[in-house]
Amino acid sequence: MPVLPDLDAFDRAILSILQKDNTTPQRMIGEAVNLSAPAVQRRIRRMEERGVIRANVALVDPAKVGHPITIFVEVEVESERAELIDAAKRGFAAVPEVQQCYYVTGEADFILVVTVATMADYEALTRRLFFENNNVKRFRTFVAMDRVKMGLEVPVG
Amino acid sequence: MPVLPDLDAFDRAILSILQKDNTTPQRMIGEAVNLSAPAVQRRIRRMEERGVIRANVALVDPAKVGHPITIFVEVEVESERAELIDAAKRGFAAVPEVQQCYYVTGEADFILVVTVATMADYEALTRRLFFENNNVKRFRTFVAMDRVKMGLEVPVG
DNA sequence: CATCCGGATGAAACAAACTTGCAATCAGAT
DNA sequence: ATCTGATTGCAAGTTTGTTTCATCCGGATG
Repeated sequence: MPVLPDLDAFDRAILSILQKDNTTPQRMIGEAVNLSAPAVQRRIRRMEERGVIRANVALVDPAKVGHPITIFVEVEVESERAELIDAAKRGFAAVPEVQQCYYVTGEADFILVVTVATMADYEALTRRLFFENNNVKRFRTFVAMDRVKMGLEVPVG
Repeated sequence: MPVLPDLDAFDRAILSILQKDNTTPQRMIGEAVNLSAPAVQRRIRRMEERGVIRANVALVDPAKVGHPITIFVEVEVESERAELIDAAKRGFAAVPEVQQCYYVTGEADFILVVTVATMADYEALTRRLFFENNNVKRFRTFVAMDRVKMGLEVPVG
């Protein structure tokens, strides 16, 4: 099993750029970090292979595509038996409106981030996901009034 | 003021692809949606100009770059005076470790998503952001044990 | 101290993708 | 029937991404 060497300063500088704009030409990245374009390209490919870079995606404004409402949901379950938790994870993850799902410690068991077109849609979703699920004890809803900051950028400095 | 025409089925199909992988060649997108590459490219550019596409970014695995801990924080403020709320928004948004920040209704006022390297770092962050901020009444912490689903994809179907 | 070896690099050639110009098409309004 | 504006596809031109290859560097070995 090959030990995966840590990212060096070059890799981190490249990541920092790609997290903001992955359409930046390799030549320009190279100028910014003092490497040739091929060197940049090889480092990027390595980080993709290792899973440091999970994906390359376009970020879409939810409001502009008919999903103006973002909602946080704290979910508390009845039983924490492993198989029930796993089933819940799969169930939540499979729903397109659930864009994020975390299994957490604290006063809740899951936290979901949901995007919907209307509150009626959310109401229907709660019915499907929570009321019809025997293992959901209770849930609390937080409706976002302002998406102050919305990203998945990770500090790499 | 030009009314912005709705996205048609072509645009939505393109978005659906780009949200999963924005390195997909336009030629391949064209084949998938039955358009020529230039047509695809013009539609993409238009959606970028209109802000439908907010950004094109690489998604980085937090754990692989030394931020293995993701934390949700519910923040409750003392005063909801507009200027204080705005100040809080700017303050939270400016912190790199805060990757998401929403202003919400319900039993909390803000919900933050934070990524840190260690709990000690989180403790230091709470000191800076909450304890030293007079307008923060209380906050609750939820540490993520499993990042079940982590994305910003929006259903466009 | 010389040699070897693995890994990374840059220059150049090559391939692929993006971008633009242009003529043709279509739908709706006049 | 005609005009207008918007969109399309094709083809040419340009930029970007990718591969090849010789070189360089550092550490281990004899």
